[in-house]
Amino acid sequence: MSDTPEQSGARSPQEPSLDEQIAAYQREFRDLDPQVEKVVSALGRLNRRMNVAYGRQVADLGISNAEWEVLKTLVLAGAPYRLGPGELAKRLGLTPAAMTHRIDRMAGEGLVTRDRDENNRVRVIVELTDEGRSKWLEAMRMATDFEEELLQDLSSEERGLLGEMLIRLLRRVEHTQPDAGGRLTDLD
Amino acid sequence: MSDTPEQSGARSPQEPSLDEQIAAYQREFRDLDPQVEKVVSALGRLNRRMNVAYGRQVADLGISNAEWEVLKTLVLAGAPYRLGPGELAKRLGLTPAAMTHRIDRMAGEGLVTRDRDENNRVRVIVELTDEGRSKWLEAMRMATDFEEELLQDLSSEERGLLGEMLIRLLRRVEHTQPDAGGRLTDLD
DNA sequence: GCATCGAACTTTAGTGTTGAAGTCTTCAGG
DNA sequence: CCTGAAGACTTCAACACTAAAGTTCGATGC
Repeated sequence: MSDTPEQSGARSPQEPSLDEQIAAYQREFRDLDPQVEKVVSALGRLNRRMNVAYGRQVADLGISNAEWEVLKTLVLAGAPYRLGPGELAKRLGLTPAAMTHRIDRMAGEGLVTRDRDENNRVRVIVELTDEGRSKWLEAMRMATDFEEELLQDLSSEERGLLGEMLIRLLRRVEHTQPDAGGRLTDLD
Repeated sequence: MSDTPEQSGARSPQEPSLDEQIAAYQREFRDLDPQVEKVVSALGRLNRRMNVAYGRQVADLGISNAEWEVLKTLVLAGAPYRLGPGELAKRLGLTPAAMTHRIDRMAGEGLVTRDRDENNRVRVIVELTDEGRSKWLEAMRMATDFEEELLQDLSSEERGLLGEMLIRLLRRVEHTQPDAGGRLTDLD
């Protein structure tokens, strides 16, 4: 159980280890299934660390995590990499208002263009620029390298099994939490 | 491959399914390992959905997800459930400035108290109130119910295996991304 | 004991987000 | 045509967070 932060001498009491945290929860909350809690806590922590890692990597390209999400969404839409602000907002889990501002910024930085649809003047078309696409490509290369490194300790069988189990959980959460158009936080 | 969102008729083009998304990435980015991408994307999506679910549940108690994080951190510290703003900020991955404001709010709502340390007037002590503790307990009950439901499709062996694999990933990410006191986003 | 340094917290300015109200375009009737 | 309604985006006000500057108390050196 290594050392408890509070008693481990001079250095600042960091975030407790997973095992410490689960032990603490069990002290405070009797009917806790440690196995369940281990999975859930590890999931949460892993995700946070990964997001921090992604953020650092794309920062080296001069873009924010938020901007990278927009680039990803446009690329996923397929050539010619166009979507309206409303559709982008829906997929990113933002309000249209926030989307307007993000597009402002990104258009200013030359990552996307924003134009009115000639056939329907009320619509706006956001399109990826070549620079935006190449930023996406660089970010994608860094992300996949990182992901490969992250999974290096797992065999191919384990990776398959892990993916399959996660998808089962995903189906379950989508089943019990129908989403209702709720704001989602980030993107994959 | 079912339908591409843009052509799927009247209903709004929702977030693509995991398989659609991975197929789209493969079209745009040749050297992508679908197995790795499946794990990573499922992780990200699962986490988002779970955070939305947690947020909805604690909202029913009249507290925000952010406030729940503070309650959890104080309880984890153990009786008498006291921490300074700086320590709280560190554990929550916030700046001290943000912590000041959160404590303002939560003290106003009666979830915590804020007092100066009598022995060291420059320090502040944030302490959980009885109301704060009972809110935490209710939230904890809802959260563990939800987590149990989430994992219901997995056998005990599978849960153990999943937890073990996630912890291996966590170790790897902590090893390659030493954190450097960086801001982490949420809490488990 | 007085001055200085450092630690712990708060305040300020700037950015990004939400929710609600507002604007502009299109479409359907009358 | 002209009006009304609906849709798509933008603007506005309020809020939460970050980074940096400011404040206050305690400790250290002389």
